[in-house]
Amino acid sequence: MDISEPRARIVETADELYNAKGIQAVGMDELRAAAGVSLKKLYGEFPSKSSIVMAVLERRHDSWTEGLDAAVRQAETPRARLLAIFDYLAGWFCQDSFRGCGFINSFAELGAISPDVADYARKHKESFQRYVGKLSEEAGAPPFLAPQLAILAEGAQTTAAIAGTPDAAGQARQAAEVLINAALRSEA
Amino acid sequence: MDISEPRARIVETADELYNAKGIQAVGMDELRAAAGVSLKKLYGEFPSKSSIVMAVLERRHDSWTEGLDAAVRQAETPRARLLAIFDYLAGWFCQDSFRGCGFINSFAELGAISPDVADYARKHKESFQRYVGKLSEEAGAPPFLAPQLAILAEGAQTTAAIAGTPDAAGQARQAAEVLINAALRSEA
DNA sequence: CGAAGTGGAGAACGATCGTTCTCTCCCTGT
DNA sequence: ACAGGGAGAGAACGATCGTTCTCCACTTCG
Repeated sequence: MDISEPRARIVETADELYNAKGIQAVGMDELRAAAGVSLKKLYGEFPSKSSIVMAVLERRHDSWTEGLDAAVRQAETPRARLLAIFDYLAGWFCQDSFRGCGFINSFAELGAISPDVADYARKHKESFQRYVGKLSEEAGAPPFLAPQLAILAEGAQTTAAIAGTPDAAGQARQAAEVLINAALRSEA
Repeated sequence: MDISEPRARIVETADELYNAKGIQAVGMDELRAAAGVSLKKLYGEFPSKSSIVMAVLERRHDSWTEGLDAAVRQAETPRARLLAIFDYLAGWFCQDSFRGCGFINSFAELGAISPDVADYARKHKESFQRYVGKLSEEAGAPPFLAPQLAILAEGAQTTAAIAGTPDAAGQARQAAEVLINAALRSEA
């Protein structure tokens, strides 16, 4: 992703603006000015605003997936890898730009009127659940653990966003430890 | 709340429309038509759209709080009262009109550009956390349990909304049982 | 019966949105 | 040096938004 390329710069700028102010609150002209391109170039790269929204969602999915996987890979045991999910959340919540999960937000804003956005949000969350499922399986946990941890992660995101504090990450992590211990014990 | 009163009918209609399509996607004229009222009466009852939004948030808070408390009161033991939260969620998720927590949605849509909406969403979530805290205390659980259960409830709401299935309620309930058991054991 | 006022229907207004068009400037090739 | 074309700036367009205004029908009271 070369930021000097107009297309990538547009998507990155749109991602930041949409995250900071909401998708519907950012007009094409504001995006044009922030990305430093002409309207003609904007509409040369993307046929419509909704196509930019979809490109932003793809970028968010890739960036989230890569960031999470990088954090998880640093942990050495299967159990630590499950908990690393919540350490990743903690780091994310502490960023000034954190304003909640972009997929939850875009689903809330556009899911009811844009099937594309709703589908992509659903796919993203399913992908996360599969990822947790894989980690959970590698830890030898029964299949009910993964949805529980995924729900914890979702709840931590919305709680941290609305409360404006990163506390929920640590609380979710502690809950995850309890759930993991119980699941592994039930398996043994 | 007398539905024959125009003011109450406006707020109820706005609640339904905003829930179904998002706040920004519903114009004043659509609301006027759905509520069966004239534009003059609409602006006689409310000075602006944002005041209607705040009235809808208050209505949602009251209705959520009352519904939850009614479900909780039916349970007889402190432990069952904590779990009743998730039974209430299950019933909610199964409604056709369920499209996620209205406060999470309105925060995602308007929180960044409307401090009033953001504040109200925060207050609502704080109120829920205090409520869980009170139930948790009555069950004799240590103070760390309440935030964990609140996070589970939040995560169940967003998961059920995006996935479009009510499964998350049962999964969160099972997780809650584990967390409650562990918390009560640690207290003993 | 007539005048005054209330309320509904919907036109109108200004702002803003997404999108397209126009105009101009500058770079390039010969 | 000059013709041609691509790109940038931003005006323009149609739609829609929140909000206000106009007009008319109907009621009500002297």
